[in-house]
Amino acid sequence: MNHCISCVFHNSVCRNTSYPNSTSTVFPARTTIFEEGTPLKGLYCIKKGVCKILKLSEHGGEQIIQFLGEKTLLGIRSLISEETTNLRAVALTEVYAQFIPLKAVNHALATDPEFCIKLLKTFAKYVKHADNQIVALGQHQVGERLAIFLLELKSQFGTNTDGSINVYLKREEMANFIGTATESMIRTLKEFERNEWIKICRKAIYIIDEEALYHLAKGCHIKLA
Amino acid sequence: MNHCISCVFHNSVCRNTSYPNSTSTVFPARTTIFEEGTPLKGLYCIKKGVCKILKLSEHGGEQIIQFLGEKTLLGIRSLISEETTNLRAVALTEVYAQFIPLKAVNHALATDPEFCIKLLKTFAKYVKHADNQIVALGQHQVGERLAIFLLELKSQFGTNTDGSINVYLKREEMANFIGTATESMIRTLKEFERNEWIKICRKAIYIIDEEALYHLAKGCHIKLA
DNA sequence: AAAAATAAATGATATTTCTCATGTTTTTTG
DNA sequence: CAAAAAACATGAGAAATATCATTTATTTTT
Repeated sequence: MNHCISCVFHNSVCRNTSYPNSTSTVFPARTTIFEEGTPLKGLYCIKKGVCKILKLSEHGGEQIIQFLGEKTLLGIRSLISEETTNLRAVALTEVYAQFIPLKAVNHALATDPEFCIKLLKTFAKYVKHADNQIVALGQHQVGERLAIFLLELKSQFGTNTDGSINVYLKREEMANFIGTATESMIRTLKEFERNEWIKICRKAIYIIDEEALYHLAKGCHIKLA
Repeated sequence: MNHCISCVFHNSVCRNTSYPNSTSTVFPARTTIFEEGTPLKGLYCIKKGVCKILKLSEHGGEQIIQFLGEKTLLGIRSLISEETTNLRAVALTEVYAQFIPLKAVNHALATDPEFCIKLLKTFAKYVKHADNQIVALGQHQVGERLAIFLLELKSQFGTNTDGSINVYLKREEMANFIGTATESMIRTLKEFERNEWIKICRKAIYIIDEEALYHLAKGCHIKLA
């Protein structure tokens, strides 16, 4: 039997159940983990890898809601609501996940207040993030949103030994997160590079002037040259 | 002692605590309930009235995150995260609220799994809503966002006997919710009226052609004349 | 290593949305 | 009720962003 070693809810979930159907799964890079409208039989705890959570719009565009790395849960919103998924999950890298069956989740919910509170805190944290994203999309322009995004990305995934952000996303994916066209995203990114706020080298992005990005992210009317 | 009669969490919270400091409060219309960055000592359960939850951007604009009516909780996100508020709450009408002290909330959290699960479901529902709002702001243009908004407003607050939406918002507030300028909001609203999708009469808004709004909300390339 | 496919970049133009100025209507106040 | 204030409305022009066409660079495949 596989244990949920790296899971953030390790103590809560794993302590109280025997996990009869818990399985370890691997999703190859660029494959879909679940579609919108899928009834889930449990949730995934990501052990390794990165995936994107997105919604397709009828115009063909995709809005990325979140990038998820290790020690995060996938599918918990749908399970709690007892609904099918409302978002699509796609692996960006090879993703190693632990599947935790609904039964185990429900058992933990019903018997372990500590687990419930942890889940509540996880939700509350995400709600704050989502609210900030709404403010960014509703009030700030592309440059400001990109600045916030780059800082968040660094904070979420950290940096490699050379200082580059430890995740690779396509320009299109970055654009789909900050809610703009790929071309606009590229132009703004280049502008940041010209300003020497960031450095781009192949797939790597380096944040050079964090201060400047913070300043722009705060909406302080920095005029991009 | 005041009881939390209309509170959605009546059974959970009220059953298990004696509410030593529970108080009934009234906020006059257009007054602030709490500012961003306020440490809360409990949460409010709205009994009657409508308020807006918003964030001020550094440019001076305000992004409205939610409109809350009766039987909703105010401040729960901050309490769960054990943080100060990250949003401002303002009463739009006279608001009657029950204040539930932190102690009572924590007691319910620690002892009543049913309460926890109800809260989790509340959060999950909001997360879905917030994700949809992110998609709307990131992928759809003003007309589509307004269509979605009007339908949601009707669904949330219902209609009066004459069929008008049972809440009055200023054009500016609608604009601040859908993330656009007041003037753009007004023009789009007028366009809807010209199309005979809605009717506006003084403060009242009537949805006449729900189908058309749904169609536009779905992003089906309806060209506004 | 060459070919093919994918991703990134760039320029020109179209479209959307914002901003500012101003006018009108509605509501509130004295 | 009249005056003042607030909300609503509209036009013209500016700015931001999207779109489309095309080119260049990078990665993958054969």
